[in-house]
Amino acid sequence: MTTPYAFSQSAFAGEVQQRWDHLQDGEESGVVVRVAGRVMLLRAQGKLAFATMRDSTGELQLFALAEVTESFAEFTHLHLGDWVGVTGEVVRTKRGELSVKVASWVRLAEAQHNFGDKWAGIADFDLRYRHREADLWANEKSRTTLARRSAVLQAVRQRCWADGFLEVETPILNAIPTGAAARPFVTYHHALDTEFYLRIAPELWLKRLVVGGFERVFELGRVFRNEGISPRHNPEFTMLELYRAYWDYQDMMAFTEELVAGVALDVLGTTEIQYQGRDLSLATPWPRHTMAELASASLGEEVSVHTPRARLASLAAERGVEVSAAWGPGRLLAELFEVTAEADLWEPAFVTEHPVEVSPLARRHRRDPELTERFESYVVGRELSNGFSELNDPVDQRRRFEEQARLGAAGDEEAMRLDEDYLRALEWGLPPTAGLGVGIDRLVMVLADEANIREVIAFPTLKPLTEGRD
RNA sequence: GCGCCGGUAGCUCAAUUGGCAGAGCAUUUGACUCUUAAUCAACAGGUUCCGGGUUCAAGUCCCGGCCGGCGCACCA
Repeated sequence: MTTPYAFSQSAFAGEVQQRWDHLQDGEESGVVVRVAGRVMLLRAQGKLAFATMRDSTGELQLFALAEVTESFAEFTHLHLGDWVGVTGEVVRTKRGELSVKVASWVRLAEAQHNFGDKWAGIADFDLRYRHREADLWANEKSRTTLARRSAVLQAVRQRCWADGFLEVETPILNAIPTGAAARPFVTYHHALDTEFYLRIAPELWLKRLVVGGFERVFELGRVFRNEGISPRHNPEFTMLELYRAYWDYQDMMAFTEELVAGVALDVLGTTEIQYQGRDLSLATPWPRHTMAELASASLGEEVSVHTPRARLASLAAERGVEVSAAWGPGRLLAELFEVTAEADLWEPAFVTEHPVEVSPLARRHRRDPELTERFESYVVGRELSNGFSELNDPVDQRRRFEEQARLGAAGDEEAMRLDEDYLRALEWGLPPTAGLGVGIDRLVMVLADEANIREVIAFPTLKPLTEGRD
């Protein structure tokens, strides 16, 4: 059976509901509309039939009568999930439901599968993630969450554009995976006979654009990290990276909290929300604490990057950290922070002044060369963003890369890779610049009240099925 | 990668100590002129995730595998 190639729709369900809200029970509007959508429910009753149709704006009842509706018998045999286009007058039934009284209709597409259960929806995670289309059809929460993701992306872009940032795109296929510490995915280009890596961060490319004179740039894009999957990690995820010449990390912290709180206002109309049943305020300003302060407070003992390495190592070991001989005091301090204080940062907060040892791209702190001018924001116990005054000294940058190379040689698979082209770019002159990275998926999780990152990704990474299930 | 839990009809879920594999919805058929989770009646629907094993008998117990959820590890 051939179905139509198009349907000229004159109104959406939501519009009809609003515009004819005033109709009294049993009243007819005299206005004919053409609406289209998916049949969600069907109640056939002899010579009458009622269907609930849904389009992207809402639901609307279709009211069919044997003496009025063309092909009435076929109408009563529509399947749940079928797409229909309907022409008819807007009326309100005697029992008070605003409806389109079906004069003519056409099936636009047939649903050959259905999930049947009208109130339980689809619960099986495997089915929901592998066939998100069925999940979206069946589950309203999935629709609102993914729509909210779109709203967040729009709000982030608009705020960046409004501040004069240029949206740019940088390579995903990279000869050298760098800009972060992570295992990359490897792929291969035939014509060039070269292995490429999917990017783990766009950071170095973006700073090269700043070197070129784009003083404000951002990229909103996918990055790929070949790491474990968890409720908070998907192998590909979306990151906002943003660079602003002439700013330092303090300026960027202020920008970050305003961005996140502003997006919450744009999307939800408030900064006062609930996450997983707990109150959460995103209102600015967010408190700032140095990493050493937080670790010291949790440990009940003053520690810093200047504490003797042996002391830091024993404190870490006491707390279950498997200390590597290659770690210096900076890495140990960062590990101590992670195992003690990190999970308690429910309300938004900035952690600042990370050790140089764990921050190979950040500029040294103006008051302590063992620290950097870096910050991370934490919300609901999770890292949400990361930023710093960018290291713009090519000599120091080379030293930092070389230190990373030593770690790599010692077996650290995630040590950052040296990029000669980037060092050369720094030699052209990077102005004082602050950078920011925001995990967009995690931001959406907070604003959509979702506990699992897969819920905020339309098609999360799953292991393919080899046989058996569809 | 490790541990715990789960996988039964298209969907959501039952199935006592091992004892004939079931319900609701969906599908199909019939009744019904104001339903809205419509109602009523009937028919049909199964590789109980896959492969072994124990047993007179396995959805249930044991071993291996697949997929998923959660926790841990990993994730600067």
